[in-house]
Amino acid sequence: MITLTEENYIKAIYHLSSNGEKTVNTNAIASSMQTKASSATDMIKKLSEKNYADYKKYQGVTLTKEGKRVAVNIIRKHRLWEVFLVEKLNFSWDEVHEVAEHLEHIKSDKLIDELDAFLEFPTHDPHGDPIPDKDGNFKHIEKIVLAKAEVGSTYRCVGVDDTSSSFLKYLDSNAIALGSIITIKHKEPFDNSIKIALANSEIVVSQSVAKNLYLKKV
Amino acid sequence: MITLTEENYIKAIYHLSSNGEKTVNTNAIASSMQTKASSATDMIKKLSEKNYADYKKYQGVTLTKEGKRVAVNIIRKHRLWEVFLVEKLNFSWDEVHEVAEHLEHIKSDKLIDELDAFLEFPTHDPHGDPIPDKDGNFKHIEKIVLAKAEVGSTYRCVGVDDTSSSFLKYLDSNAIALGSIITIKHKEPFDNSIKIALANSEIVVSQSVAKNLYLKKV
DNA sequence: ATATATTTTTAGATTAGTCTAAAAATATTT
DNA sequence: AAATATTTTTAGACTAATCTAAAAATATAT
Repeated sequence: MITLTEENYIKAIYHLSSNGEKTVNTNAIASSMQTKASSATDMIKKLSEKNYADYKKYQGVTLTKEGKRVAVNIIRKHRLWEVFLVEKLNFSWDEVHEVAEHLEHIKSDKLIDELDAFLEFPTHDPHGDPIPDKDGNFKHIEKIVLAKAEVGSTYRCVGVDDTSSSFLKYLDSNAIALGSIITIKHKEPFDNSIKIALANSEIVVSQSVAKNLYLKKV
Repeated sequence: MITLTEENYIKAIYHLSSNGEKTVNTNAIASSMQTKASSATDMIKKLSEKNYADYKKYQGVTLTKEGKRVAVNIIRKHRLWEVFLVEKLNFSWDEVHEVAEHLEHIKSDKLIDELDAFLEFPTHDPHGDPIPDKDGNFKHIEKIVLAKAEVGSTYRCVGVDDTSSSFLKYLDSNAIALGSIITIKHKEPFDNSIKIALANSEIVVSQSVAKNLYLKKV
């Protein structure tokens, strides 16, 4: 039987390695799990014994095929629950994550398959991330921060890093919402501010905004 | 913070004491939690320290006001999820319990209030049990076993004890389903069999059937 | 390439929940 | 009312997941 904590470590390792297929190091796992390196080492050993991960001392970790299967299945559940919360229970895009973190661990194939059907087999969650199908297949589209976007390209706004209410209000007052389409007009090297075009306006955002807004190429 | 295990013990104590307000003894809790008396004792002490229960050594346990509030809130969540599973996700009445046992522990007031609204504020779960409102108010209607029903009275079928497929098939083939209305015609002292009237038939059921079918007075 | 800094692992302790075995309290029987 | 049986509690140990502090390995800087 797989424990809740094991599932969360597997998910963390998956997310840390999904930008590139390279091995994940102990400190990265510890900080992602908000725990200490020694605890991470212990769990890595356990995951390795249970064949969810491949691990050699001091050399970092990768997930096995089975580890990846577990991770993708949790992501599928997480994203389906997010769709449910936003579409059926009036949650906003910044409220869903915490609850979905718990719902994703409920173990019932019937539950998740029926939920999938009830939601009419959605392909993307409210943040624009793709939902894996029953067999774990899905396309991973890279999410980038506005600060790293290319001048001339067009993106869809898919999330924020800083979820403080002052930041969310700033976005509101500038008509930036989840799903907004943004074109990068100019990057100012002097202060790293960026001029962007929205549906009905052009605005300049500061570096601190640019570092907290996630985009996906369209 | 209250743990998952504490919640489950509180729920068990609540259910054991809800038939009468008397104190609950250690062995009953242990067997209900499928654990040993010594483990139950440890947890009872902990619940008592945390003011969820009143307890004096060797004298049994009762829940405090706060303990009851916790119990009723879990029951509210459990029953709302059961409605969701049956009405929206095509679960049958005998499949819901296990999944609801997990869903009931998800902690989010918004989640449960929105779920309540989404289901249009149901007053009863799929087994006919009342759903407590946000303030914990609900009427407890006694559930009895067919074997103890009174001749001449009319009941609604609300559940089974034995959930083996052979028993469920027997019920099916005799047109007894969740919600069926049953009138007790005669009790045979010789073999404890019972003659009952259904919507379109009268049948005689054996003692073993009578011990496994739950009814509520209508 | 040697010294220094960083990362990772080990060793030993801690907490929640459980267990077994034995002791203590209560209940039942004769 | 004494003897016996049952229930409950205590004592001490175990596992999973965590921690601190120190040791070992690897990486970086001079």
